[in-house]
Amino acid sequence: MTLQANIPLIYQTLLKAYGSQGWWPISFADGGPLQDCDSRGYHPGDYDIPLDDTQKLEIAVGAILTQNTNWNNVVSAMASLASANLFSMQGLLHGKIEQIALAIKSAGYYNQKTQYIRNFVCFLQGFPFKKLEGESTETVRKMLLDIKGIGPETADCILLYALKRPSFVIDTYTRRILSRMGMISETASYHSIKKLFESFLEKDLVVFQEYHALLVHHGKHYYSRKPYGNGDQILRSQSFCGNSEEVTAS
DNA sequence: GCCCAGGAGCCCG
DNA sequence: CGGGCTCATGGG
Repeated sequence: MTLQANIPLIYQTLLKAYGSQGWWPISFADGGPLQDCDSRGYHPGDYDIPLDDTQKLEIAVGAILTQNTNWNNVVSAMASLASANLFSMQGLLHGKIEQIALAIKSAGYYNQKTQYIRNFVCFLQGFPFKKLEGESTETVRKMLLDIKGIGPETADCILLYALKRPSFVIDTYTRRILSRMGMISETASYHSIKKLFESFLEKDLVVFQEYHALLVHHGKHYYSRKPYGNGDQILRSQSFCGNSEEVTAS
């Protein structure tokens, strides 16, 4: 079994097991949750999200807040930003640093993240979403990576979910799942894993969004930092692992 | 108390 | 370029 065959096969298997996810969660933009979303803000089947700049901002801020952080902590941080009337371009641009930091405290690393968010909205002020839409994906990605506080994963989340560009997101669960299945080395670079997915999948926005969301969902269940339980009951039932060329660093 | 969570920057060899 | 350190809260 080759990587070329495994990458699409894992997607099909996870999609069949869990169904479409409907990421990125939206809960606060424009005053409240979406009409058709579940309690987590998921909106399966609705690929028109984000509808406006407010929702795009929520996605980007959420992507920064969730860096190495449980999503529940991010939700309460965003709720408190919203109730302090700070969850808007004006609020995030001109609100007092200490006030924003206090509001997002529950998300952890709150001093850094306050500055990261401020850096991002300062960038957005000079280069709003509408203007970004006129640039190529690679150009936008480079601009995002120049912002202090936005690394490869956060940049790809903003590209994939806020700007609707087919840029595959590699997160800790994706890395861990593929690594434990013997498909990549533990030290494989972000770029090499990203290229792995992007070269063996059709360049399709919905596929990229769903695949990433499915990997996170699956990872939360079977791939904690320390392996536990009976292991992966979904992917291990297939014959993915072994006998495939492994991707190493670079 | 310990471990974990949808990373990123910085410094050092 | 890679490895180790720092940043921090809330839930299990």
